[in-house]
Amino acid sequence: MTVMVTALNGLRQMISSGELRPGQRFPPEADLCARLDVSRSSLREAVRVLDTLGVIEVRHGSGTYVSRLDPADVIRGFSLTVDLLPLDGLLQLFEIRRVLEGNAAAQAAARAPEELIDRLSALCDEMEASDDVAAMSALDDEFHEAICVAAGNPTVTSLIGVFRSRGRHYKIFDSDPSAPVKRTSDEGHRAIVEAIARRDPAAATAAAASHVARTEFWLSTLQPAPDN
Amino acid sequence: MTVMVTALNGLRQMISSGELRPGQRFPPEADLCARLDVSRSSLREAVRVLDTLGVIEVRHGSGTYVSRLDPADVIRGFSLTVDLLPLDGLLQLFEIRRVLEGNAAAQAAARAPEELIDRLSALCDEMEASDDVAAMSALDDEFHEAICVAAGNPTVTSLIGVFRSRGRHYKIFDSDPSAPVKRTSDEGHRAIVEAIARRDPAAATAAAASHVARTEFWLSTLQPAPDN
DNA sequence: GATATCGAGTCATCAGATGAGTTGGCTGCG
DNA sequence: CGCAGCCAACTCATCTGATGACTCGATATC
Repeated sequence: MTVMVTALNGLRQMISSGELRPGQRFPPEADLCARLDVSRSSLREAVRVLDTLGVIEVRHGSGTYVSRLDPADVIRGFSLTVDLLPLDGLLQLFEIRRVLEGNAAAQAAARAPEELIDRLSALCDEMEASDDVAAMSALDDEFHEAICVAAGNPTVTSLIGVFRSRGRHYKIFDSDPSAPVKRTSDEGHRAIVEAIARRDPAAATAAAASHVARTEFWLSTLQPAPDN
Repeated sequence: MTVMVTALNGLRQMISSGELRPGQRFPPEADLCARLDVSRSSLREAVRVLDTLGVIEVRHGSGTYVSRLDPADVIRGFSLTVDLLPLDGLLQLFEIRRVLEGNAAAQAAARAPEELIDRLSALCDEMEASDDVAAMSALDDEFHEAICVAAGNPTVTSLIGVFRSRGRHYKIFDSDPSAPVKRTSDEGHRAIVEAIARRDPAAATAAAASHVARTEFWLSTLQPAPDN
């Protein structure tokens, strides 16, 4: 086991053991080095890992703190790696999205306030009227995000967000806005809204899952590499 | 933006841009430092982050390589942070488990070979006969893992595994093996197996989701801190 | 009492040195 | 020629020391 892993586990245990609660400050680097018996370089590497992942928070000039450990925040850190998955691996994530977004749509159907339904409907109008790829993509995000938020579990919203964001790097809408892809996508969104408006969770689940499945299919027909 | 983040993004872009494909080797540290215009310390911090997360692989004496970028592997890295979530945050993850394990059970009901059903049934027998907490926990893991594997999506299996592992640190079975918790758990497992054996996906989903929900409830009544 | 300044404490970053593992080629023997 | 063993170059691992930058509370000043 490398020295850095020793340091990493040491830091993690200080949190998991309850020695340091969310928001509390770690001892200074020098003290930690002595305690864990590692050099500053190794300690800092471990600290960076946990900092990058959102588990701890390093404040320059002030100290190192345990983060709030909010699940939604921690999960957001996953995108650091998920964003690097190649297309073929990405497709395996779609089963998760299908199930999770289906569930979120059902919750939204049960809980969404009337204002949200109006908002979703308005977003559909905008998407249908739009022919700018970037704008449509942004609206699409907002649409799905709103449904997740209405579902009421920020952690689930965060996880779906991570998986959705990876897909954004691929452009499934080609330049022709009249393409069947866009039309089908618009219809999918409309079906989800209608199910939610009818307060029909089962229908909302089916509509959302089906929508994700179609996206999955389009992506699977796309072999060109991503851009960034 | 810190220098380390510069390095991190530089490395990530080398992968996401397709410059380096899975399995390929990065230039030596010195070259990377020059290219990204960062010091060796900062570069190494960035490398460690990606290495710890399973995106790249550092082989002492040989070089640094892009990993296979298998989604299941990458997702396994999530446990590094998920294992640190406090109990209250952990409960938010149960909605995900409920939905995902319900789906996996449905898939298993549709696809599981006869041998697996026998195996699940045997595991139930063992669990019911066992009164050792540690052994029961291991059997429980094996039971749920087997269902996920049968469902056929390693990525989903990996994700469920990450979320399940976090729960393992809490002991919901108290020392009394005749406690209602154990009996209810045993019945839950049996119900899942029976639904899978009947090739009834909907029933399997309900049984699995209900089983997870019960675990969630038990955990929610448990406020004492974890041990490790 | 409000504000400006200062200094101790802390992290950020770099450079250099030494140690350790891997790999491929070279050598010499059979 | 084939192979085993050795060796040197290359690469990462880790530590140390130095300097810079930021934060924040204490102190001095008005």
